Parts: sequence; C-alpha cells; structure tokens
Amino acid sequence: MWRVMVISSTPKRFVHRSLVQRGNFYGFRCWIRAFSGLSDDYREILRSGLRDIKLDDAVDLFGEMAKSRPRPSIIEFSKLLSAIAKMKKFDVVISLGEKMQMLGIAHNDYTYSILINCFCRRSELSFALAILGKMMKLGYKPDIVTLNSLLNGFCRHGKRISDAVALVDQMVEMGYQPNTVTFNTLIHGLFLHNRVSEAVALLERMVVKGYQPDLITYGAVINGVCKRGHTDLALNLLKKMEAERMEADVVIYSTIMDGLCKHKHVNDALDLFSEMESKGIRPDVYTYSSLISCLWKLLEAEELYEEMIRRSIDPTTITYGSLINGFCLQDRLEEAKQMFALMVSKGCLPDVVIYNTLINGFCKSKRVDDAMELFHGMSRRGMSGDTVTHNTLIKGFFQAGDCENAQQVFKQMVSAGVPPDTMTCNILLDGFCKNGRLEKALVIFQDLQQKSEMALNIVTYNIMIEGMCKAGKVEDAWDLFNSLCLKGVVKPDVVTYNTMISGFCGKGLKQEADALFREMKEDGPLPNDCTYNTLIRAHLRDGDKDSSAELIKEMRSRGFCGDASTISLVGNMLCDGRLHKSFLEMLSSSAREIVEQPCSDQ
DNA sequence: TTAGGGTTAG
Repeated sequence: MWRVMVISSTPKRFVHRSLVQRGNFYGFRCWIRAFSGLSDDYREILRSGLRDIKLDDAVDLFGEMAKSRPRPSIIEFSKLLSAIAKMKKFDVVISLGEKMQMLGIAHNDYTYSILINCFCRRSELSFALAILGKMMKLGYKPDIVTLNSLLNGFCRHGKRISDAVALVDQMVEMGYQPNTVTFNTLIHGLFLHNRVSEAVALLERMVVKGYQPDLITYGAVINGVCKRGHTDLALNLLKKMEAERMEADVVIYSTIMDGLCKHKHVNDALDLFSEMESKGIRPDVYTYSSLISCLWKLLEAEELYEEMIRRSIDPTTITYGSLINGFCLQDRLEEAKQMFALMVSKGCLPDVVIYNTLINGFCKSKRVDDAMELFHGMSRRGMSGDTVTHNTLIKGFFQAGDCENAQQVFKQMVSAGVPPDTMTCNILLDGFCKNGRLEKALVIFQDLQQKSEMALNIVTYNIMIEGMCKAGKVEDAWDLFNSLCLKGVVKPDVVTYNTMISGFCGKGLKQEADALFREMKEDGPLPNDCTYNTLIRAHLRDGDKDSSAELIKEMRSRGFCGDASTISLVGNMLCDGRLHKSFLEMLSSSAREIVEQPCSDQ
C-alpha cells in the first residue's frame, strides 16, 4: 500500500497553548475523551504505558482504538506503534500505519518517524526516504532522532555504508548536532561492513572532538574487535576506559573474556574474571555461560556450573545448551541427556537449538535411532524441527549408510514446509556420493544447477568433484573443475585443488597433478599441509625419492609436516628397505618416535 | 509519543 500511496496528514500541531495553560483539568477531559468507547481492559493497558503488552493484544487494541468514537488521539496511536516496533515487529507496524491511512487517521511527525525507522530496519530505504520527503513537504523538519533512524537504515543496507558516512557529514553541514546515538549507529554500521579500523578510528575521533563515548560505544567497539580476534586491542580499550575514569561493567568484561577464550587465551580470561571480581563487579549468567561454553573440554566447565548455582545465578537455556554441547562433544551422551532432564525439571524449557545439539550428538555417535526418538519427542512437545534439525538427521542417516531413511527425512522436511538450504543440498549430494550412488547425486546436482534457484557454493562443487574422482571419473571431475574456472561464479578453493590433485594421483596421473600444483602456486589458493602430503605420497609410491625429498623440504619450510598416512607410508617403506631412515626424520619431529619402534608386519 | 546499542549455545 505504501508503495502506491503517499501518506497524508494535517500539518496542524495538536497541542494548543490554551490547552496547556488550562492545566490538569483540561488534561483530564482529554484523557476521558481519548479513551471513551474502549473496554476497561484496554484503557488499563493504555494507562500502564503498554509495558509487557503481547503482539496479539496490541493488534486487537489497535482495532478497538480505530473503532472507538471519538477516536483516541494520534499520540495514543504513536505509543501503540512504538510498543510494537520495540517488539521488532516492523512489518506489523507498517501495515497498521497503512490501515491508519485508509481509515483517515492523520499521521504526525512521531508516527512518521516510527514508520521511517521500521522501513529502515527492514532495509526498505526507498520507502523510508519517500516518507521523509512527504513529511518535509508537510512542514515537519526531521529531528536528530529521525535522521539517526535513517542513518541506521544506510548502515544496515548492504551497499550503502559510504552513504551513511556522507549522511553524517551532511547532517553537520545542515546544522544538526550529532549525538552519541549517531556515533554508535555509525560505529556499529562500520563493524557490520567489517571496516574495523575505521570503527576504531571513529571512536578516537569522537574523543578528540569532545564527544564522550558511553558504555555502549566502548561495548560495541570492544565486541567488534574481540569477535575478530584482536583481543589485545580490546584490553587496551579497557585500559583507556580506566584512564578516562569510566567504569567497565559486567558486559564489557564478559565480552573480552569470551573473546580471549575463543582465541585460545583461556588463562588470560580467567585472570580477567578474578580482576572483575576484585573490582566488585559480579559475574552474571552471561559471564558464566560464555566461560562454560569455552571450557567444555575441561573439568572447569562443570565446576563453573556448580559455582554459579552456589551463587544463586540461574542458568538459562543457553547455559544448559553449552553444557549439553560439551557432553556431546566428549561423547558423554548419557550425561548430556541427564543435563537435559535436569533443565526440564528446573522449568527451563528446551528450545530447538537444545534439541539440535542433542540430535547432533547422537547422530555423530552413530545412534540415529536415539536421535529420531528425540525428534519425535520434539513433536510430542508441540515443537517442529527447523532446517538444522533436518539437515542433522539426514546427515546422520547417510553416515549410518541408510540412504532410504535419509531421503525419507528430506521428504518430510519438504512436506512440512521447512526450507532446505545450501547445506541440505550439500548433505544430500555428499551422502549419495559417499554411499556409492554417484548417479543419483549427479541427477540432483543437474536439477539444482538447471531448475532451482538454490545458491550452490564451493563446497557443493568440491563434493561433486570428490565424488567423481572417487568413482574413477577423473575426466568428468576435471571438466567440472574447468567449468568452475570458466564461469567464475564460484572460485575454486584449496580444497577444490587438493581434491583434484588427489584425484589425478589416484589415477596415476602424476604429471597432471604436478601441473595443477604449479598452477596453484602461481595463480591459486595457498597450498596447505594436505596438498603437500597428497603429492608426497604419490611421488613416494612411484619411487621418486628426489621429488619427494624436495616436496618435504618445501613443506617443512612452510611450517607444515607429514600427516599420519604419509608417516605410516614412509614407515612401511622403511621397513621393507625401499627408503632410508633419514626420510622419516625429514618429515617431522614427532615422526622420530616411530623410528625407535620396531617395524610392523604390514 | 520517535532513534542507536555491547555479552552466551547447534
């Protein structure tokens, strides 16, 4: 509707001076007038400021307000729209805004501003700009709030971060004073577009220009740098806050600890945990959940769980999820299930992620039946699986060699209206290839390429190239590899090259493998340990000691070493006298241990 | 009555 209709309004401002001067008495009359015709319940909801209102109730209230005569003022409508916008139901706000239009309820600058915000949050910038134009035509000058909303729209939009930066400059030129929200929005936008150094620079410029960054500003920057592994920078920012006498809170500390843990500085994280406590900042459920999720390999995770219970910090679904995931990763499935039962007994409702974690754990442990039982348990609770649930089960059945049930789950997924994604396709293709049904995979692959809109990624092609190579169809694989290079839509990665090189080696096409390796070094992805090991084994099997030695040298110089199968091959060749002991020493330091051991019979 | 936004799980 907005697409064809330009919203109209009366430019009159509602608050009249005489009305204000008459004070409370007149205000009371207005109050009565505003709510007459509404049921008592709704009057109460409006009076209480719409806190904790549910979406359905809000929409019903809108209907009542629209029907009641005389109608409540536009201010009441704007409060309601704002409450729905806070629930992030932007599409609902937009459609109610359209309804107001149809019912002849005139918008004002606040409702326009809310609508601009909603269109921006939905990345529908053109509509936001159209409303802005309409608003200005009616004589409303956009204020900093409206402009910040618009800025947020530019920041969230895929390609318009430069426009966002330009908008701020324009705002200043037009005499607007940017505020902390302006800067925070722009900083957040820069991070969304991975422009880390510009975001950090903006924080510094803020300080230079005399704007005091707030906890949100620091939090956003610290989070942005931590997620990208720059934990040193985060710790420096923490020091800077201290220097500015700004007290970091539990969120800032938790964010840095999470970053440290995820980037393998667990001890630093635990130090920071002590530092935080010594400053009297109490860890909360986020702090504990984050630490537990990072420390699942260690006993500390379970200890931390007990500690938080002792300190009366209530675990959430996410805390339990981290613990359950930890047990699953260690294949301690019974304990995972016990934890699941514990969380349910404590009244913490499992969500789809919890189920997916457990289902994944059982599938990985080749217990697909138990995984299916959990899946049925979900239905009994009135929950339905999402794309991840189905992907996990399909993969589980394929890994158990059960193509029929894998297909069955896929069919169920489609009939239940759960949208398959690229991962689903990759799992299906890989499953059929690995279960000796390349032909079936090829049919699906062709359909996907010709008849569907599904975006295939490099993993899809890697799966097919590997499938073809393993089935001995190296020429077909090579055609597919070359078609990738020709089309240029998806770029071959190191795995693509490794798979193809391995395919050539497997067919004894060593020259082709070498040629591809050279091509890779000139104009492709960086070779990794797998590339070298594949080639080294091929050359060793061919008895080409010189080339093998050369490759080993090159591999070691790049910081890689022989993998298990290369070491085992060399070990065997050493035993039957085809190789000299020095070869093994060349491969890796850990390989020397094998030299000391007696040769196996193989 | 309008805006931004920092922490946790598959």
